[in-house]
Amino acid sequence: MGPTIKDIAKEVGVSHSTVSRALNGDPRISAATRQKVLEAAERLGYQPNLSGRGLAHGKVFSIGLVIPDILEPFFARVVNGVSQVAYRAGFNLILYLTHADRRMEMAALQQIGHGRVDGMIIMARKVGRQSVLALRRHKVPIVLLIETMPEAGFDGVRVNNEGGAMQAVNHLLGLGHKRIACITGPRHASDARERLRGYRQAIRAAGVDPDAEGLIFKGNFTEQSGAEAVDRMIQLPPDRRPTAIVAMNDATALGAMNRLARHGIVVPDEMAVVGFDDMPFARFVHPGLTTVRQPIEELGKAAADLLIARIRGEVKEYREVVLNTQLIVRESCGSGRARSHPSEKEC
Amino acid sequence: MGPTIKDIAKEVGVSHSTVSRALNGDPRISAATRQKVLEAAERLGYQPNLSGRGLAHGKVFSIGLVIPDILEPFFARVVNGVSQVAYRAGFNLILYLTHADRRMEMAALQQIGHGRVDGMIIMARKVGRQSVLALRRHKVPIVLLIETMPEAGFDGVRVNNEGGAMQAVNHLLGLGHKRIACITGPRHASDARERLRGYRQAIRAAGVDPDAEGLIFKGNFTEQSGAEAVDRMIQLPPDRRPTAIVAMNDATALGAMNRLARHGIVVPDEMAVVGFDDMPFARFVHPGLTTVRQPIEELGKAAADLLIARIRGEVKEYREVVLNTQLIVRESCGSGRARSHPSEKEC
DNA sequence: GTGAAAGCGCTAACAC
DNA sequence: GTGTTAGCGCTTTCAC
Repeated sequence: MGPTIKDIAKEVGVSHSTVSRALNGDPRISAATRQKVLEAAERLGYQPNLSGRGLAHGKVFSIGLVIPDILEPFFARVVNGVSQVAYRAGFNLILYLTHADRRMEMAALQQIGHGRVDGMIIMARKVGRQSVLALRRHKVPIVLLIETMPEAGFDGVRVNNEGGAMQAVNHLLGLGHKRIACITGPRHASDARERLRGYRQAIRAAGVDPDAEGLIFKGNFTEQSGAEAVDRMIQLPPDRRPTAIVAMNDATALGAMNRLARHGIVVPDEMAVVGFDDMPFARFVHPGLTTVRQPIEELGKAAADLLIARIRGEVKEYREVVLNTQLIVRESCGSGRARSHPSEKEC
Repeated sequence: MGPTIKDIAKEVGVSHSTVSRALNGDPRISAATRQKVLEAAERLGYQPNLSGRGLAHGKVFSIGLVIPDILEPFFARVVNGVSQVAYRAGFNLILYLTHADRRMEMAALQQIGHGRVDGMIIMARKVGRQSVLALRRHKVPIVLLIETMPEAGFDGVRVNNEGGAMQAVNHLLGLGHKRIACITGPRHASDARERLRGYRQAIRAAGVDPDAEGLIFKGNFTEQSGAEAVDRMIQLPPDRRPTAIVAMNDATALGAMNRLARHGIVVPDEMAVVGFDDMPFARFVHPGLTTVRQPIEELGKAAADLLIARIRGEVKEYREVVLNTQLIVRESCGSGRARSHPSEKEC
């Protein structure tokens, strides 16, 4: 182990508590003493031992982040966001990759009780209710990301999926579309449900009943399901056929676009398509996919900000942060206007 | 804070050191006492505090991992490998993302001195020699990944780049190619240099002097540089033109393939191409790119294994681990044989 | 303004 | 086999 405050104390000729105070900026310490202590610390290459500090005042200056899989770009970007905020605030980031394995998840959550982290950000597709609820007895702050549990009183950060879907629909309405179809996501996914709700709401606001008009097509977030939905659409008589599709994620949109191309239907001229997520490929497909972008890094940052505020006691009451999406307009839904810039613009 | 060994001691009616011993499996403790202690611990929901433990015996059961960027799939896969080994061995993983920023790098390395980690795996393109060397005064084990520093006596894990290039060349030789060109990587990258060395060696072993024959084309790991190299190749008189290309990474190979296509040169019939890295896109381009795969997750695992062995004192002397690559044969270099399976096979 | 002393949770050397 | 005690590095009362 490196030099300790006692070494500095010996060096300077004061007590170790004086050294501690000097290093922590206690105003009672004289400028002269502080100066000498800081110099000695520098000279000896002193670095505070965090186990000691942690033991003394119960903080370890680490936050934990639980995610299923780091290979998934979505999660990687969350990590990026969290880490930036954490470092800046002087916290270390401890990463727990669960691979969606329940046992790994449990083990990660256990770490809270070990005093290894001052707080935890949890992003798990379906975190076991029991296991999370059990965490509350430690008073360690917890922030749930994406899949929140407001009923249980956990702090949460999530995306305004409803609003995102409405952005997509409203954009299409603005382009003059009347029959706007939707390809849904799986019912068990809460974000898919929220997006569907937003879609319904925006369509109804335009005076159309999407269910009565048969505009809702089942999907499950896969390319395959997008393609199949298109197959069903084109069997409809022309006057009942939609002129635009809102897919609940980009994979579905991609599947739909490819299948449309195979049927010789030109996007966007004969059919507009909007996705959701703004996956990397959305920029590269042809035509570029208009889609609803989730502010992924910002989610991570917001979660870290909230968690650290809780740790510091700056936030006392329950809080939920909802971030808005952003519609990224590319070529896949056409436009009445001339296209000023080559590819994309934000709304 | 949760219950401590003192609470258990009170509950059971023994001293706290007896509790500690019982929990740690000290053989001197009677079965009856141990039983009672374990029960009480369970009942109270006891979890050892790691700051306390860390302070007492100098281990914190955490390892640090320094990487430039988590969004890069290469690094994400390393994280994945490291984390698996770490968790299994009971170590937490503390992640430091430097974004190739020297100050972040320094800050991360500082953590060693804070006693926050028992060891550190460092993967930085060009880690400042000074800063790393300064780390040696702490006796904390360090493993360098990819860019090793054997001269400085640091443990390291790296890839057999030389051997990988030889695999590529030998495969082409086996297919009957005589004039096998190479598109190099940037000179400052050690892996690029190693691959070039392997290429030269394998070609020479076949009785050809690649330099005299003008088979070496400058590149810099970018698509652009691959395309430009192809431009230079096709200006050569037919008898001096290569029949196969070994690109020092997949991006270069991709650039070369695209440019060949534009010139109407058919891969693999008129020109064979081999890449290096096995990036995700290598499977999806047409024709599928034969390439040299780096065992990325295994690199992470090997580094973690080595580090933990060091921490445990199981390894005393300097050690360097070199992992072999694997040639992934797809369609881009043709084959005399009929293709049995649709896409790929391993050598 | 500074020192002495206690204590955070745990391990381990030393008694008995 | 178990209790007592000291100590890991640090913060923080309480004295003066």
